[in-house]
Amino acid sequence: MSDVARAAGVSLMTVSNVLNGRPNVGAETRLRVLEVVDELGYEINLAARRLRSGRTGTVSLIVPRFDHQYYSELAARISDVLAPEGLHLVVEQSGASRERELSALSLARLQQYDGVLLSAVGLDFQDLDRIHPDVPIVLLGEQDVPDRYHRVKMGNVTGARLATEHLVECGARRIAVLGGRLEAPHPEMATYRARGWAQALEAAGLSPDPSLAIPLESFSIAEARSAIRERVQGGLEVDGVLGVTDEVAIGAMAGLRDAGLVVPEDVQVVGFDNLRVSEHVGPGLTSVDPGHDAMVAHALRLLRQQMDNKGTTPEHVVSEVALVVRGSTRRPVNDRK
Amino acid sequence: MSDVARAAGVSLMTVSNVLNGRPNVGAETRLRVLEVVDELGYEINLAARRLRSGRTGTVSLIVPRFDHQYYSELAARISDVLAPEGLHLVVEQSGASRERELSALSLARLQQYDGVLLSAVGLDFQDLDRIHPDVPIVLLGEQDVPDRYHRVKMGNVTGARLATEHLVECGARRIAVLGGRLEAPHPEMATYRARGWAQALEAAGLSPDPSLAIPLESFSIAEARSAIRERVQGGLEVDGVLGVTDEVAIGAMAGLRDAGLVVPEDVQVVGFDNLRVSEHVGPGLTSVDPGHDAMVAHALRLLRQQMDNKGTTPEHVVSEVALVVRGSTRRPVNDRK
DNA sequence: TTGAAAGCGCTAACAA
DNA sequence: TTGTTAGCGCTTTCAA
Repeated sequence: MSDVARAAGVSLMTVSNVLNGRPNVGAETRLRVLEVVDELGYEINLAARRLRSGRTGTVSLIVPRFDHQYYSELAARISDVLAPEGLHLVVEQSGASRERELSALSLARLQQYDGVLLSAVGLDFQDLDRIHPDVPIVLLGEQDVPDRYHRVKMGNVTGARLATEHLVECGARRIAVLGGRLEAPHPEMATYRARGWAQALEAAGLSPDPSLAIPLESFSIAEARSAIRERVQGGLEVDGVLGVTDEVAIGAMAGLRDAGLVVPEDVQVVGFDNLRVSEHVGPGLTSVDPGHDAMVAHALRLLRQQMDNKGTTPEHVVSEVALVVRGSTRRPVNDRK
Repeated sequence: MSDVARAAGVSLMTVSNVLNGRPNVGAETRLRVLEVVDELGYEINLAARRLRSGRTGTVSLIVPRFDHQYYSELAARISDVLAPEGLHLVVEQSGASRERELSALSLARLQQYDGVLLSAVGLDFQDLDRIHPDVPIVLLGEQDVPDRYHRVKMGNVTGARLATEHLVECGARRIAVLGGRLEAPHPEMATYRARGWAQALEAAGLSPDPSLAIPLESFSIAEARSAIRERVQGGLEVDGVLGVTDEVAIGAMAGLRDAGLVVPEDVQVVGFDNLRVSEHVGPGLTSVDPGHDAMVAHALRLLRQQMDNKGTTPEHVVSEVALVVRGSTRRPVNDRK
């Protein structure tokens, strides 16, 4: 920068003012500086700027895994919204293990950004309660969090209830919740969605059969596929499957096919997330749409509030869900006259 | 840091030495410092460290889109390899437009990292030739690049040839290349893969019909689906489809189904990338596996070479591809006696 | 509208 | 083994 200042015959401050688009620079001076910048191929040192000013122009999104589609679609959506505002998004992977998560979340890391969107499944209430980041932060996701955090979550119970009600209406009676978990030390996605499943069954007068709540470890397509195949081949009777995510539901469709069952004739399937691919697999996957765009808008509004003035009261926002009906479920029984 | 030093009764340097795990610190002193660090909740300022030392402990992967599955799987793979080495991966999206790409690639941005893996589709030879980053950088991808860059690419032509040969062996005669492009200003993924398609057809004595090379803009599932549906419904005769990516092939399978055709009985389909989902869609997608792990290993080796000693001669590595046969293609005709 | 001085928090180099 | 000094490249503050 001092090279530029010298070559342009101005002071460091003038160069800085030009590069930051500040108003108090003469038009002629500005041009001369820009010319020299170009000529010398000068690029600003962001580390120095950050050290001095604190600003970085960068927001971070921290997700458990890059290769879970829900997160990569989320990242793309957020990036597309931030880019026009001049903010840059970087995505980090926390690895879903508490250890890697805590390291990714060291305050040192977080402090590098103007704001952080944190979708951390491995951290529980106490972890989050212990840390006091002074970076604007919004939590995305389903775990229980201390009140002082801003947070956006899906309508998990409602969505799972909607999905299960739909299966019941379409004639399913033995409905499994693949990836669902009836009990867990901390409430999480898998328990909330299992709760919605149980609520819908009870409301329909069908008592939830615990053997139909099939827990998963990784929620991967492959795991879901073999899990449902093994249960069905082991004699489990099923005429409906609620996958706790769309990836799980896609695995379920494959596993049911493996077992010689046809979707939706023998077994109906519903997912949760409404991924972009879901429209295009098999007969089309009926899925709970979590209101992606609204969630992103909420999250960024909450983040911006904190970035602009530190004193906002924390909000907990729950997104509105909606069922998207496709070919993996049949028509409601009432419609079939 | 000076607070810590004062509270522990040592100098700044000793604190720095402890935090960096440098050897020249007495065991007792180290313990005392760590205690105070814990007590005060001190966290190092990475911006300052970066400014002073240049090191960041962070590698960046720049991809066109977060939500193209190939890239998210790539990111996860790279992150999983880097994490045990104590390096952190951040992923940035360049947006596939030249403008956003150039901004994501401003040297200022790149300089923030110890190394950069760049998968940039919008930049051409001349863009890359103009910039002279002094950060270690490895290019991933299919575009033509100046010799001075290290680069890892897929065996595009070979892979597409393998895939097309397989379709021919399995009895297909009217084979479309969906997303393929016979001519383009700069060679790119879509042209290389179309070239492999054409080579295989010619070798089999089938001359490539230009109307069977169906270009796409975004290579999205939805676009691929409607493109193939419209062609087929418009009278295009096809008994095999090579999707230039697995996402395109998944779209193709959906579009063929829309048009009333059955895979693989009426039309056989092959993809390229061997995504994790591809095993689980429809009858299972036959696909070209680009050797993901080997590519990652090559790329990180080349990056590390540059990070360790600046004077390595640039390498251009081409990964070995292999065909993974699944249900979307039939058995080779010769096997069917 | 422009410039000079100070310092952000850390680490390299050297000294004790 | 520990400490001192200087300065990374920028921006804030204040003065001209």
